[in-house]
This record gives sequence, C-alpha cells and structure tokens, in this order.
Amino acid sequence: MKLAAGVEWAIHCCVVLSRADGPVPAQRLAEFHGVSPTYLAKSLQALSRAGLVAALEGRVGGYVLSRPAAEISVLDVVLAVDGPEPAFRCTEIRQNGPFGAKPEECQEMCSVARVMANAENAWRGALAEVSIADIGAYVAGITPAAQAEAVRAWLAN
Amino acid sequence: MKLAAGVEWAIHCCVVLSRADGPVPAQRLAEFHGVSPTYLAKSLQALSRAGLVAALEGRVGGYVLSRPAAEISVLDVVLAVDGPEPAFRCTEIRQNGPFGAKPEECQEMCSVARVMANAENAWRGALAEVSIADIGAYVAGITPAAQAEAVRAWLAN
DNA sequence: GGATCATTACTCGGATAGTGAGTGTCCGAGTTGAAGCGG
DNA sequence: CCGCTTCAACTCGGACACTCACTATCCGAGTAATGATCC
Repeated sequence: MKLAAGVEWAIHCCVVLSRADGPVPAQRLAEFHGVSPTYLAKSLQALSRAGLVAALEGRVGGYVLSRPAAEISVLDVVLAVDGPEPAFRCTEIRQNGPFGAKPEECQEMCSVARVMANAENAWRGALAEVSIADIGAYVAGITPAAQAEAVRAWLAN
Repeated sequence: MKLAAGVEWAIHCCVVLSRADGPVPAQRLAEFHGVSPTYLAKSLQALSRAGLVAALEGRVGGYVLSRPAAEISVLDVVLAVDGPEPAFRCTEIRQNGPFGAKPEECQEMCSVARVMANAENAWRGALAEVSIADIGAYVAGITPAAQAEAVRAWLAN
C-alpha cells in the first residue's frame, strides 16, 4: 500500500492557504514548498474539482479555501486527491474455483472484506476528526500564531 | 491508495490453511480460489519469509500455519505481503523552499505526519484485533463449522 | 521377508518479462488589472 | 480630470510522455515417498 505523494503536498498547501489572506497562485505554493510546480497544480486541480478550494483566474488570481479551515477535514483532502474508492476492493474470489459460492449466496459482504472495511473506516474516522485548522506549527518551539504570521509575511514578500 | 490484490488472496489462503488438516500445496490453493497459481506462490513466499506459514518441501509438501490461527492477526498477513512500511511517508517538505525549517528544528515529527501516523495506527489496530480464527464463513446462511468441514472434504478430494 | 538404494515425481524459491497507476511536464483558453487614449 | 478601449500579463485547466511498483510467468534446487533390487 502506498499513498500518493501529492496528498502530502495538498495538505500542506491547505494549511498555508488557511493562513494566507488573499488568493495564492499554484506557482507560489510550489515555490514555498520547494516542489514541482506543474505536478502540484495537478493536485490543486483535484482539490478544486472536489470543491474544497476555489480557483480565481486572472492576473491576481490563485487558490482560496472555499470553506473555513475548521470545516475542512484532513479526510476531505485525502479523498479529493487520492480518490474516494477504498484501498481494499473485494474481488469476490469466494465465487471462484470449483468450490466457489453461488452469487445468490453472496448478498452479505465477504467476511474478509468486512474486516478490511472496518479497518478502513477507523482510518477515515481518525482523519475526519482532524481539521486543517487543527494542524498547528510544522516545527516545535514556535507557536502556531507566530508561524502563521511568518507565513503571511513571506507570502506578501 | 491501493492495496495489493495479493493481500486478499493471502488472507483467504490463511483461512483455508486454518481449516486444513495437512499441508496444502500452492497449486491446490490457487485451484481452490481460481487465481493465478504462479503469482499466488509469490504471496505465499512472503508469508513464509515472515514466518507465518511453514513450507514443507517434498512430494506431500505444502504450506502449514506455523502458529494457531487464533494467534495470527490479519495485520500480520497484511504486513507480511504488503510490506511493513507505512502508507504515508513524510518527505519533510517543511525543510524545502526558501521558507524551509532548519534540520535542528525538526526533531519533532511534522504535524501532518503525526496526524497521518495516528490514522494509520487506528487502521492497524483494527486489523490487529481480528485473527484468522475470527473470520467465519465466507457466505451467509452457513455455520463456520459446516463450511470448515466442507473445505476439508474438498481438499481431501 | 526385510532392508537398502536409485528413481521419480512433486514441492518451494528466486530470477525474469508485461502492464497500469502515479509522476512529471507542457501548452492553450480564459480572465482580470492596468496602461494608454480620447473627450 | 474622467471614462472607455485596448492591451498584455497572469492565472487555471486539460492533454501529453516517463517511471516504478504490482501483476503474471518461467525454470532450477531440494526433498520425501515409491518401487525395484539384493541379502
């Protein structure tokens, strides 16, 4: 199992956007994080499609959070970038082979699939409980408010 | 995020092995589940490397659970086949870019990484609580004991 | 008849190709702000 | 001085190559049962 790298970038971008005043272009977000500008744009497009951020075109355009940071959970960002389908997809191999079960016997979910689904719900629940606003400073020894101010200052350049 | 298909096969194989009496060859497990024999062998090798199953060579060889099914968690199987590294790997992008933090400021884990790690721990915890023995019948309307007997009968052929 | 030994068939194990999603990149469509011009 | 027009620069969005892990496969090394052979 491997989570796409774009997910990490998207979460960090949402945190930065929550601390910015106006719209921030993708180019600038990429410069801030030192990552590929073009590929980061792809992740931001996913956030835009999901309605988490609003894309403002034009000369002073950029991305803005479409909701307060406290109302955007980390799960929202992960699902938007990585896709909503669960990691485990039951292929119904219980219906395969000479000992396979008949389709009419498979109304209920497979036991294995149920276990995996429960685990995935636990994972999603943990991510749903944390909002972008809950993510404090990136580094220890500095208050979130102070770092937020520093980020704003850097964005203003 | 996508979980390897071999994980599903491995879990089902462990359940079948827990109900078998003697060793079961990979060829037979593949026939039972109607999947590619050669690729299933690869997943079983992973289980063998992890010490979850014992491989008996020779004419009447095959795979046997090396521990009671109640002492093998689903998490053990998933980690053996899919690898122990977590799905989310922090790339420390907080150290990148002109605003990057210095390495000496990054002794503590990144806030984002911490959130993701907590979620992953919840996921693993849910899988660790379920053992192979806890997985009942694959289909509804049949008791686990009855299906276990049927599986044994099919394996005896 | 019993023990020994070569045979043989069967098993696992790692090394070898094919494929799809993720990764990285590019250029075009659209919009906004500002500058220039005329009244 | 004010309003309009034109322009230009900047933004996002989707379409196009590249890479690596997962999928699928093959053949060789090793082992235990089996059958024949000899005492």
